[in-house]
Amino acid sequence: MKTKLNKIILKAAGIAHRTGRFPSDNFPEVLIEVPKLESHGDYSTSFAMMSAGTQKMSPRKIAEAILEGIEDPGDIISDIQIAGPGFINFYIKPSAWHPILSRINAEDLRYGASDRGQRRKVQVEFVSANPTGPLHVGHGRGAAVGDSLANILSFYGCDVQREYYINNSGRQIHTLGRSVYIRFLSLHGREVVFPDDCYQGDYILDLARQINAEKGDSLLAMSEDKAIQNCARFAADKVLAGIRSDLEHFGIVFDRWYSEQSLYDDGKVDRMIDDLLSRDLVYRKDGALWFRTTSFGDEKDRVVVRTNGQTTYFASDIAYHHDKYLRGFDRVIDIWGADHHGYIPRMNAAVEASGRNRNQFDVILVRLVNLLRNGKPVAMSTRAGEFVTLGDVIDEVGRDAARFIFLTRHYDSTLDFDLELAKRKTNDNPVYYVQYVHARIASIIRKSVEKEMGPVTYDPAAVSMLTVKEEIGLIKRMDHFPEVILRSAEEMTPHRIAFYLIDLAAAFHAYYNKHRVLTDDPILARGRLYLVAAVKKVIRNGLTLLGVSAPERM
RNA sequence: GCCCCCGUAGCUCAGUGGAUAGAGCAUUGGAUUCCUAAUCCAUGUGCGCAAGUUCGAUUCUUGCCGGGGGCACCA
Repeated sequence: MKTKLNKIILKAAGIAHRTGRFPSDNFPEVLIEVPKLESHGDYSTSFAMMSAGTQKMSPRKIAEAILEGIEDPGDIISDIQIAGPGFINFYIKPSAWHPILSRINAEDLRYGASDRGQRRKVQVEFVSANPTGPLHVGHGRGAAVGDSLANILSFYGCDVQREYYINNSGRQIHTLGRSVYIRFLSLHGREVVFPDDCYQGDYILDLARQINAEKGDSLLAMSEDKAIQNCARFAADKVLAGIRSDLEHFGIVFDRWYSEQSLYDDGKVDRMIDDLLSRDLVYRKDGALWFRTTSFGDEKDRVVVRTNGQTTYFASDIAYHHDKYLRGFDRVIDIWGADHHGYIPRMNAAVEASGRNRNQFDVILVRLVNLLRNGKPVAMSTRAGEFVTLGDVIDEVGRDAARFIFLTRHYDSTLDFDLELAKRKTNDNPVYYVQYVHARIASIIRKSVEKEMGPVTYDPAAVSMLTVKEEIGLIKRMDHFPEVILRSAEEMTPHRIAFYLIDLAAAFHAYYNKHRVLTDDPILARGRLYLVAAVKKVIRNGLTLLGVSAPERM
């Protein structure tokens, strides 16, 4: 609808210019919005006010000139008014809304999709938690955001890949091995003081028991170094398997699990360092090798190879991101916890150094999650090994509720996740509110089948009977859906969809309570059935993008 | 000290360079002989503070105040 108005306005402005009413043909972008007040029409534009500068005319005069040039071949406009400082308000005829319904019902699963992404290859990398312990709620938020964003971009027309980067090299993994090994030793009666810098959680003890059961004796016979190495590999594999299963539980499947270690094994890190050396992007100082990140805007240079000869995490990360582009992605999106924000400048530097453009790399920083129960913080300390895992949360509140809660907030603000609130099946928990729309309509459709009212198909006579304001309101909202998707994809804001769905759900529930769909008038009933069938599809499409199910019954 | 984010209703959060800033919860009172009451209808106080840019600022800029996070040859 907006597109149609857009054309009409531009054409009118063109006419005004040709007939000499406008001195300039330099027109601003036509911004059309839905006014907050119904009395301001269905759509409104500030075009006249924005043109005031270039036309050197008063906004109202401009608006009048536009009005004279308005042509409405589709016969969609019932009234146009100039209001306030120069707003042009459009009132749309009810009949103009009706074709949208057949479009929604026809496009069905694809309604809202577009080809704006131009099949661009985009990679979304998310979660990527170190395999040193189970996932917690914070990872869950990143998982929900990343997965949903991937869905949205794909719907937008991008060619999207989901990837999990496994930090399976380096000190933390060694610490994991050491932690398990020490617990293992204590199983064999060797009293060892458990160091503070080791992982304290109960799962470490479980891992020790498992490795003991599988290869206890051989492990005892090994040198400490070798044993720790064995423990590390064993534990990391197990922990990763757990992570994978938690994520699958959450409905998330990665296209690829990329191993950090493989970067070393394949020589990609070494090659990258050689390359940087040859381009004089790294230099030696104090026995270490430094990357000139300051040349790309970072506040200080960063170490890639330490004095002891070991590479830093940053080194493999440069190689990793370089590799992403080599694999053909022309855009890379990383989703990180907000505590990594200081890392962005150096990663930007790395991306630029590998010859890529700034706009080919985005980092989404997902803020902290506070886990609460009845408004009180749930005590959590990774150190002490006391924490509620993502798996626990999903088991307790359910996958749909958990996902929806993560996505009804902008990722840029901290999130209070209350376990008790999340379990409630009331309006405290909008996920059920939205899903209920889907179930209710499914039920209506079942009923219509029982009553043998015939299939839900397009019937111009029936659809033309949809004239009450709640019906037009629903269509109007659904007409808006594709635009919500565009914005959500372009701004990388999944939460827009969640809020859109809540709004559409509210409009539906209100309609449902006020008007009966399956009325005694068979024609009207058919029209309303066609309307709610469209609502059902839009709700489903939206929920699917969020990774939330759309149930037929509740 | 420096950097990033946040500050909107009693609470949890949306939103916007424009015409009277929204939703849920909480409060109070209502709605079902009929399509699922996990529903609906009614009920009011608010953009942290101060300057600047603008025809117009809650939105953009700067400063201040308050909250969170970050400033490793850790990952």
